[in-house]
Amino acid sequence: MKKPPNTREKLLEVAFNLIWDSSYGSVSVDDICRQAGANKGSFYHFFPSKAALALEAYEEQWNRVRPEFERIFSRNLAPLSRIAGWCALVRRIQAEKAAEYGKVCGCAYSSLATELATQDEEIRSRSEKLMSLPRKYLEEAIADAIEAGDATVKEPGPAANRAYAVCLGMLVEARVQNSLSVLEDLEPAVMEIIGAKAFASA
Amino acid sequence: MKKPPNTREKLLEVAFNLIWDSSYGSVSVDDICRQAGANKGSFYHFFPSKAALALEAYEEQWNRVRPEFERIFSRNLAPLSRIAGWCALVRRIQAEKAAEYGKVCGCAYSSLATELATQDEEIRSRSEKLMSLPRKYLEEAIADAIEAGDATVKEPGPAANRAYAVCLGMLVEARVQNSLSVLEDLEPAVMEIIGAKAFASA
DNA sequence: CCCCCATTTGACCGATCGGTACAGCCGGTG
DNA sequence: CACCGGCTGTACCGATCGGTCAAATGGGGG
Repeated sequence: MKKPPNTREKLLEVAFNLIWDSSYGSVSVDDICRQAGANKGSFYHFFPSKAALALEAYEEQWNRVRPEFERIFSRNLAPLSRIAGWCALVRRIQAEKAAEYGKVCGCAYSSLATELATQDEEIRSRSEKLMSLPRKYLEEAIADAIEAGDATVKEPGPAANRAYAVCLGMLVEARVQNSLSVLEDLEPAVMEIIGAKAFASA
Repeated sequence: MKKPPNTREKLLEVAFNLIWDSSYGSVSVDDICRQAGANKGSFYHFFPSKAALALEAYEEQWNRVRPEFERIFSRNLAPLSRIAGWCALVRRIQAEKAAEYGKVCGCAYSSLATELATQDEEIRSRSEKLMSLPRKYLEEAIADAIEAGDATVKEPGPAANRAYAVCLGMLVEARVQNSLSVLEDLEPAVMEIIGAKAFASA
């Protein structure tokens, strides 16, 4: 066991949550240090810059969620169940975060990426990569659904893109409207996009 | 005729473009003044704060685009043509802005709204209102398409929401990927969402 | 002609920004 | 015990932030 996985990990976690709550630009290094109970000296001992911390925090966060994706998209499950599980996961994460922070926060990755895409090329490209990962799971599930005869759409790639885009868009609206109700239509919309047979009007 | 519609309007225009290019947080009042050829004193003579300027700039910009929406969504046009025209408008605006600034900038409104939604309640609610306006046009066109028998979807409201969400999501991806190619699937995706008959596989 | 008032000018403010310097602390190792 | 290197604590840096202010400007109306 590692005894001191403390300050560094705390900084990563606090940074991710603070930036998700508000925005990269409006969260200061001092804010992060204060809430993490760390000193600035420690901060810059572990991370070369605020941008580097943000990057690592977001990648670390993906590693923390990835197991849940693996479980939800397990090929043991029926393809349409995986997709429904993903929709439910998105809604659950939003509901939990909203309960914790008091406001609907939307997609952490797309918020950071949108804010910095035109200013910091490294953050842009790393964010692009991170945001492409969930789509892969989705595409696989859709391909399996097609093969199983559960979806009428022809090409899994474009269908996954559309389903992912509708999810991103709804998350933007959820944040802007500060309301979870937009997400009620997420699963029906996704199911309709892929031409799901059993779920179409569930 | 008003002779001096100069400084104030210039500030509004420059502010909108700079914030769209990068982000609210990373554009300073000095930046805006510099590029508008104005002094800080003039800035604060016309606007009480940076946030107030941003708000007014974004509403002013909508007023500038609104006539184009009126034309595109004119009820003289066939419903599906209106929707196709809207998709083309979105792509044209993105292409023009990308040509001008050198980077794909996505949706100005959703970027600003996402960045500030959890921090400034007035900007959040005004942005929510602004972002609801295009959806109204869309909904009307879809309703007309249903009535004309050109669309198989049942309810125009939810269909407009989905179409709008897919557009928002694709614009986020376009910005993050710094590529216009994502938007090639915008019209097909929208047409499929509303169950358009003539355009389904165009 | 002169006054008036909207506008302009540029210096200035305190706060805060991201980042640095460096002295100490502390547990492990010889 | 001495030393060492990872981590902490804190004072500090120049730059820049959003915002203020008072004096100058200048064109239109009496």
